[in-house]
Amino acid sequence: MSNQPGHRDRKKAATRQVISDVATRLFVERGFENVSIDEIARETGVARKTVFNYFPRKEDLVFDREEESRELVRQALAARGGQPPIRAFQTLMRALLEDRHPIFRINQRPIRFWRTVADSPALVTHARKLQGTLADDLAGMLADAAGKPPHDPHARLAAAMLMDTLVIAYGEALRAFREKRKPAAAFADVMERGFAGVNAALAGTVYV
Amino acid sequence: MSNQPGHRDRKKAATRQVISDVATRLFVERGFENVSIDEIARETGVARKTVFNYFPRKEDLVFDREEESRELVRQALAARGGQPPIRAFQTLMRALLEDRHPIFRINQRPIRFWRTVADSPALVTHARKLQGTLADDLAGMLADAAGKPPHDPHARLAAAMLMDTLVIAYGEALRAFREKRKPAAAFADVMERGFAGVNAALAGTVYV
DNA sequence: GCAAAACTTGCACTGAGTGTAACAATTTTC
DNA sequence: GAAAATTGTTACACTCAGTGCAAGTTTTGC
Repeated sequence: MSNQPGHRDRKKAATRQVISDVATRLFVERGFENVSIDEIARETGVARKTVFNYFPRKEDLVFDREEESRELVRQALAARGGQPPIRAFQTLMRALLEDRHPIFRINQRPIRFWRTVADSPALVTHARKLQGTLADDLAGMLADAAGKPPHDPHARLAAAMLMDTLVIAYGEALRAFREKRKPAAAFADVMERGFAGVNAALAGTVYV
Repeated sequence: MSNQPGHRDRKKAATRQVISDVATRLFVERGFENVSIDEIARETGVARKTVFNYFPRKEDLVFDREEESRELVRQALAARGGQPPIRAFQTLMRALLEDRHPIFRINQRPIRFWRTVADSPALVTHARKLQGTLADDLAGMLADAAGKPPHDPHARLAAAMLMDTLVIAYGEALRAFREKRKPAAAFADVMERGFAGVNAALAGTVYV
């Protein structure tokens, strides 16, 4: 009655998914602040505490896929050959855009999602926090790849600028989509400017 | 029994200051999360609700001087003559550093302050949120000065990169101070790299 | 001095998040 | 295939941030 993942793990994954789905639906319908955890638990048919077991904070019900992007970057930096780390990162991002990777996918789904986020101060703040920790992680990876200490200010500067670039490029692509312009072109314009800026800022260092 | 500011306003300012001082002391002593609003109110000799009247969120007890920097930038952009906005901004920042303006002052005080912040997840998040809104404001001012719409992605990119630059430069200056290196030199190094990056990213636009 | 305006306070409430211990389901072991 | 050990779920009681409201005080303008 059980295979590799085990009956228990399948149930856990299912429960987690149901809670997340119910929560997302309610948030989109009525806004993040107007839905309580109690309500999500009731609607899911599960105890309040169980919701907290899976999602320690309310915001985690909305954002629970940071790890994906982190892993993508980690792998690209590991397999970069002799290339300087920032080059490798930029190559990866251009490839993801070129290949229409889901992470940069633009359609009605992310539009609705990000509108829900934008409508909630708490979620905007949390998105910024995530951007910050991603930038910190990226800085650590860049520094590590270059054999520098983890707090190296050049790595931090590069990482922060790269994250800004991607976030703003993505936001602009969403806007382009809404305004019936070409999202990929809008994305690429901001991205290439940002990358040029980072390369100029880091000129002469080991990073570029 | 009252002069220009009025008896009432002086009392208000005084109360506000006492609350803020008590809170800061307790936070530095025992950490942000280990001090409740109840305790601050009790120690200040004021009602819990009064604390919230002055400081709507707990975090506001720690950060309540964003407006200063915003005003500084606003004035510099208003009085920039024919200079492109980003140039004006960079000139202002170089001048503030050169003149040892309090906003960039480095000594034991800000060191202790930022260590307290760094020790509290909630405060780190809030600091990031403040950086984000400051970047948004700056983007708006830059766009406005250049006669562009407020959401112009180039303005947003420039503003975000400039804010990163200053935040990282300041952090590095604090670190330099702790390690007995020259803070101003450390600050200037990061700042000039960041500025060069922004100028390269925005090359050919009206902003630079 | 008096009335209006502004500030403080107490009180009752909502909702997020935590700790704990009892209970139920699953997995492991023999 | 049943007993034992592990792991997840639940109920319960609690802390603390933050809000809304109405009553009480203080300050101010006249």
